Amino acid sequence: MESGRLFFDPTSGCHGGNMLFLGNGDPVFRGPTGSMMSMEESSKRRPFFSSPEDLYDEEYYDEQLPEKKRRLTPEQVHLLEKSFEAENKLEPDRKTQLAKKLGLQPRQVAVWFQNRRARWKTKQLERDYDLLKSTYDSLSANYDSILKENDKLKSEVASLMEKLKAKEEAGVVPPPVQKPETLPGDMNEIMGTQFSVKVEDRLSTGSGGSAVVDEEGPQLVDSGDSYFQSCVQYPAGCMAAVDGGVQSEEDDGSDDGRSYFSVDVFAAAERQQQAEEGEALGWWVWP
DNA sequence: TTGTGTTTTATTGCCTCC
DNA sequence: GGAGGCAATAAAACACAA
Repeated sequence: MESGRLFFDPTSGCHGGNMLFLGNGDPVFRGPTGSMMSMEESSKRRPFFSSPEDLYDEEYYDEQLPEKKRRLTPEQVHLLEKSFEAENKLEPDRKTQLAKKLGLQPRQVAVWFQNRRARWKTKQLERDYDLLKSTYDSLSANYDSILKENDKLKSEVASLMEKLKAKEEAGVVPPPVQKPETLPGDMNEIMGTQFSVKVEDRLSTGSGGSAVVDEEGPQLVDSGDSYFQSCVQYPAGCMAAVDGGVQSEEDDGSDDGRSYFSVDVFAAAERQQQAEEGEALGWWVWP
């Protein structure tokens, strides 16, 4: 097999590949990727810089160096980029016009747009990935802080329950559940300050879906009822309050920069946490 | 200079749409 | 069935460190 010269494909505007001759003398065309095609298949192909008559011109073979893949000039690229910015798809008319303007084959313009779209898509995927990752990181950090806060609250609750139990055993507090105003002074202090502070804290910190008590939910501060009691009596209400609190934040339409995903993520996590908590402490789990 | 990684240009094959 | 788009890929051109 003899090696030949490189060809230009007028149907594609591309060049590259070699004219080869088989042992029996049959000419074949080998594309840049090494794939073979018959002369019939490549009948539409012509040399890059020459007319079809030059195909078998020995002088041509000697004089012409193998055609190299050429990069577009910065001016050509600039114009193509501008055109791509305007519209990333190429209608036949625009392709022809651009090709004329740039001194390129229409097929080259089409290929450039094709590759440009592929590059854009890759970049877009990278951007999407970055966005998702930062959103995930933010959600993850929020979730961690909520867990910590939950642990802290659980230990506070446990501590208070122990105090309450001690008082009951000492006969200071008549069991079972009492209205806050009937509690002894220190219990009023504990319940009235710590819990109201807690509620305010949670409502003001803006810690995502961590607002345990909704404004419309049962609250010690406003109603005078124990939040514990309300939860014991109306556990579903407490849960609704939780959901309401989360929902209200979602509904207000405010974008605090971390609500790319539905806050249901938080709500679900919180419900899970509460279920576990309820089991652990033996209250507010509805039979 | 050379090896290596990245970018750009181009091809191939498959798919969809008209 | 032809045109055009896309994914996968090849290969030349380029960049850059050792």
